[in-house]
Amino acid sequence: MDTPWLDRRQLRAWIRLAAVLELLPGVLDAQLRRDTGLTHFDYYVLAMLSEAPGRTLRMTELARQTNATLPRLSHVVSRLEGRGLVERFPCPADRRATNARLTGPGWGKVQEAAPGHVATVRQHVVDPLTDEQIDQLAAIGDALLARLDPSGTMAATYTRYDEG
Amino acid sequence: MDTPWLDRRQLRAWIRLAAVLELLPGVLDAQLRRDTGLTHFDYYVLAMLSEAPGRTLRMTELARQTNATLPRLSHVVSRLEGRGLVERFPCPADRRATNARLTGPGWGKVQEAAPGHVATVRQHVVDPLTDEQIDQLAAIGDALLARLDPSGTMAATYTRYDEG
DNA sequence: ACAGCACACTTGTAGCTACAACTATTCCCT
DNA sequence: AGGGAATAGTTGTAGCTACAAGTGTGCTGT
Repeated sequence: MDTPWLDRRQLRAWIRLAAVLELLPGVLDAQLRRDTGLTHFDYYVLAMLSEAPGRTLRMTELARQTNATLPRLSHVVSRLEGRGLVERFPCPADRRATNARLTGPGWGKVQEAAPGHVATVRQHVVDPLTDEQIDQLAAIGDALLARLDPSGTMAATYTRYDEG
Repeated sequence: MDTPWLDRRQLRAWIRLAAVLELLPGVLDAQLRRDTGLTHFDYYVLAMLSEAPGRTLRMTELARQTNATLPRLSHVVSRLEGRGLVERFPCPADRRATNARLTGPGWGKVQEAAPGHVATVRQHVVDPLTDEQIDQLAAIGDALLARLDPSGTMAATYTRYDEG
């Protein structure tokens, strides 16, 4: 427990990252909630389902890809189910498991929400950075996730676009 | 509303950032809560006060520096006050305003919490990155905050360590 | 001087997340 | 086989945040 304090450069980087951590989620959430009535996390759940084969995933797998705990996902899916955007049914292969499937209206909702969300991401993340910085950010993210996600839980998601 | 989708490189960077956004706050929060009973945001509030002249700041200024809305800060300070870590008193200069001051026990709490928090930040952010990446991260953060925080609300905080 | 507006908070409430049980299957090992 | 552990998921509850009002104070203009 004998860790040295951060030096000036490290502190500079950390304080900025902390500020981004504090501000960016609110911006993303606010746009989606205002324009579509979805949370950023709701959107991610629907988006992951929309890209899955059969627009269906087991809860555990969905939790992995969205990096949620299972209880959190369960609550969120319950709400989405109540709104008719997702449906749950028992997995035939493993009777412990539950599958979540995107409904027609759910698919429509994703299509409807995507452009505005992408525009927000562009505006606040992509556009302010140079091409070089985009690549630097990807590399930095990689390095951080190696610590944050050592078991590679989200790896299936964030390595999908490696080396085109 | 006619925004193009993200290309592969942009998507790569964004997905990683989104994952960091999802995972890092939880890690920081968990360590502080477990070891000190403070939220990451609680800690930031106390830390900002501890660095202020007289360990005192007006609520509005404190909200600025921690990037919180005033209602959020008000609730948090109420709880911290209930735990004896902070005290509130009316600002003599402007009777609309309220000052928040770090108490003795509050100061002790920050001192106690800081090493573990710094160790966590080191472990999950600073150590995984090269010196070069630290500087890149600072620059990227700068660029993003220009959009996220155009009024420079947090600027007082995150530019404090510019050009040593 | 005083009406109207802006500012600095506080309070109330709804909604989301984390944590801790709890149930129901499946796997493993002897 | 059959008992114990691990896995998959749900539910309940406490705590934090956002949003919307509501209160009191200062400022501005005529």
